[in-house]
Amino acid sequence: MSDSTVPEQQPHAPASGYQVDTLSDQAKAKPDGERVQLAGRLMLWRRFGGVAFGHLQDQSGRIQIAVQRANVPPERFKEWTKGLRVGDFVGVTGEMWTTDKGEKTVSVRDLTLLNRSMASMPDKWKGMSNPEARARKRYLDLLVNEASRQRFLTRSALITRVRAFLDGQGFLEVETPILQAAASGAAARPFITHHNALDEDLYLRISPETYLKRLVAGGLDRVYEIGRNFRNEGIDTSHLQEFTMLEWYAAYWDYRDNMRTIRELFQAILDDVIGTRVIRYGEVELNFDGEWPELDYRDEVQKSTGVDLREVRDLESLRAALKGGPHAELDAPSYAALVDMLYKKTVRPNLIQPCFLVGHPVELVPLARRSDADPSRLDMFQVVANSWELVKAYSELVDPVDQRERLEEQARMRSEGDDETMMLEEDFLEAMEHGMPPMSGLGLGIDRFTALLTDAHTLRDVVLFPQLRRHEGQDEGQDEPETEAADGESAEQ
RNA sequence: GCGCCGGUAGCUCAGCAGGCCAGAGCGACCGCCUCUUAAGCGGUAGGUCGUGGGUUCGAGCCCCACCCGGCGCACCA
Repeated sequence: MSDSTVPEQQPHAPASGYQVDTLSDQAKAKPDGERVQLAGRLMLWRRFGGVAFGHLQDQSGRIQIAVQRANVPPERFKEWTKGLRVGDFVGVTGEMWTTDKGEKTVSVRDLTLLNRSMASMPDKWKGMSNPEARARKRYLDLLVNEASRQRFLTRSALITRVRAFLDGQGFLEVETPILQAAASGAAARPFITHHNALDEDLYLRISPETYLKRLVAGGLDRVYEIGRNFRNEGIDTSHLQEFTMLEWYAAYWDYRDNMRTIRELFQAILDDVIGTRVIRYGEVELNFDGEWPELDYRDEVQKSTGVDLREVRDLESLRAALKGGPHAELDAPSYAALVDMLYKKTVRPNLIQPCFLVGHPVELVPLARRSDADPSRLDMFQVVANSWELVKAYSELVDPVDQRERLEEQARMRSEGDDETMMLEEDFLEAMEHGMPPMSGLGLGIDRFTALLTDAHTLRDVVLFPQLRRHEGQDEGQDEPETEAADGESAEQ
């Protein structure tokens, strides 16, 4: 490090004065000769005898910089050209200049090394492609893989747009507990943890649903939450154990209001964030424009299996109906689970273009309202595209008597071996007994939606730090939780 | 959980008929070059070939176990 050509690091160099987030957008628009001051990361460095070219990168993109012998103090030239390496953070002051090759470039007059990079960057041409490395070292992936960087910028823009849309419709953003006494609001296996101070086992939420409904019961007529849910299930390209869900509830709305609203929201995001309503996803084009087709759940199951769920209403009959048919191998511990399996095996794989799926059997969702016209079905819909369930929504059940019966049925199914049932929450039922307005709620999987819009084929690519198995010797969990809980770590907020 | 594929230098990869097989490109380091766009040229360093066993005169290569990952299946949004 005693090499005299290495510029001294200047840790106290003023951080202000440099424009950040403006490299590609603004600097390149300035006329030649105009003074600019920029900070960023050196991502490429080509030295010649009397000139050096490099790329300076910040959040907004890249711009070329050049250090020319004729334009800098003679005693600095060697230091500024030989002393830098790819990965260094530099601040530069210079003038806009257009090279012979026509590229807008900052001709450097002054340069400050803001911090050094000690480890080398990934291959400048091939980048970093190993999926494990990209996830574990996301900071490198973001620096060298433009597609990845764009995906996360899109994700943020999408969420910002969601908030603007809902805020504009009188919704209130709220936060509800992640640690819950009963895992409810969806059918999934929960993560279990332990609360030391209360000495109680708690569940990480699988859904915020019943808490958001309590808020509507409390007079907050339109609420939404964007947050993490946790489901202790398998990993694959469309499932993560920790995933982000948008969920909203609106008093005096029914599921039809939500069908209209979600389509408007999707189209607003496509217009404002993506710029087109017809997106390419792998080999297919997904068309979100105009009205979306409406498919009836029981019609679709009948078409693909021959079983009419309007007639076949209990587990034994359904098993009997399947016997001898092409789907005889399918079985599940409850009627609802078996119906769901039929749909997922035989119907959903064919739902590629965006559509509304409506008319689900009443047994499927214990928190949804029965249809007045046909009590065997729910006032419910899903939005499916690319065979992914993006949205689930329904008119909410607000009748405490019906609700209690349906949750007790869930408990019975659980005792008979269906471990993906909803737990009974006495507190929630009590809230309903005090009275809830008619309402409709909706859930949207943000990760999946982002993946579709950014042509990502696994959810891991739209989550900054997806969960991976710990490497040997890496960040071992702390022992002695009692000590930690006991001392003053609990921040007084 | 099961099946298939993979793990070799910081990154991207080659080497697999077991014996000149420890290699390339980029990056890093040293030198030359005033218009590069994966710049060019010359030189240097860098790897217990995922881990542990086994077979063999000899293992990156074959066998076994394990670890980590990818894809598919199963379960779930």
